Amino acid sequence: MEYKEAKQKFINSWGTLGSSWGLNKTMAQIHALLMVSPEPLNMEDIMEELAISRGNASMNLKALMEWGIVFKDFKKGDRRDYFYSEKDVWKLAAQISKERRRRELLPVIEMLDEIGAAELNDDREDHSEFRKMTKELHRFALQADSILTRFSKMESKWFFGLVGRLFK
Amino acid sequence: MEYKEAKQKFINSWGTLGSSWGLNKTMAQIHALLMVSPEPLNMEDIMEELAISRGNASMNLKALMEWGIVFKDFKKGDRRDYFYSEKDVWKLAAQISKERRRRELLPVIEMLDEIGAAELNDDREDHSEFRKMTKELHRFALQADSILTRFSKMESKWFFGLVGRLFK
DNA sequence: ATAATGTTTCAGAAATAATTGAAAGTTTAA
DNA sequence: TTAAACTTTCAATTATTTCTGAAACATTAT
Repeated sequence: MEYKEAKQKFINSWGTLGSSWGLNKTMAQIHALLMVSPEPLNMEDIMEELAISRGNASMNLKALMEWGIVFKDFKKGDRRDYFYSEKDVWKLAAQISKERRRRELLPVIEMLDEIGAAELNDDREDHSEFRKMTKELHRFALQADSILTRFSKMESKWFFGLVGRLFK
Repeated sequence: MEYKEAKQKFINSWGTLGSSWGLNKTMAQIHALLMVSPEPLNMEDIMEELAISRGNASMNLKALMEWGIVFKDFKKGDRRDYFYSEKDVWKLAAQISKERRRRELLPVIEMLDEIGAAELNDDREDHSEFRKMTKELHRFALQADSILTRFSKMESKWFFGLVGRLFK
């Protein structure tokens, strides 16, 4: 397998996989490209390499920056923005957890809070089942929240080292 | 907030959230409905409660069973299938991890294996950067795989009890 | 100030994904 | 065996998401 082929494969697979991680295809492809690029790239480079439009590139770079996993920088004597990715895999994972917690977990917790505040007549079987399930989910969500929060704040190598050892 | 209102809210939110978890909206709604239902439901019940078509209900129930989080059962004197959900939140989480590992993580590992087998000329800066990143991702993916595998096999309450204590 | 260069926005087009509904397929009881 | 009850499939439709490209906007060097 040639370098170009391998790189293409990597970018495509990462793009496909991205959807499981809350990113869209282009977003994940840009990210893949930046991860394996030794130098920051400008928007022109990215558009060309991935054969995408300016608008698409711009929107997705913005989104990646909002996720906190891509940053921009400048080169002296060059007006263009140069983009680069977080390359520390553990930091990447921590940052992604942090964002997903905010976007996905917090809304569930909020919803379960509201539902928990509702007053139901627990004599009815369906009411008490509902109450029971939503309470358990609430507890679970809070537990997950606590773990994710600590993970995203922590020195991530330590975390995985520790968990790794526990599970050996 | 009334029971019906709360239930509706729960089902809708779960449906919206489902997309972050690899399920589609209807799949997640059916799952939500079954989770809070004290008795197993037949397809007719589900179609009516969620106002969806027979085909949709059938396809998504099938998918939920493939995920291993919904099961079917029979009642004597009734030819219809009755569906019910896994209600132990920890088991649910373990089962979902297991499936996502299979569907999402294993393909990445396979891809990185293939790429790792490629012979590149490491003198070129871009080649060595590529090699370095993909190697790190590979290590990371294997580590995650190991953790998920153990988690999905294990007595999940123990796992979260442990991790919970670690993070206190 | 202005021309060159760079970036963002957004309405419409294209691509994907989800849903319906009717037909085909199964199973069961009598 | 057959007809009633139930389930699944799948082509066509509908809905949702993503992408393009051109126009608007912004910045910098001269």
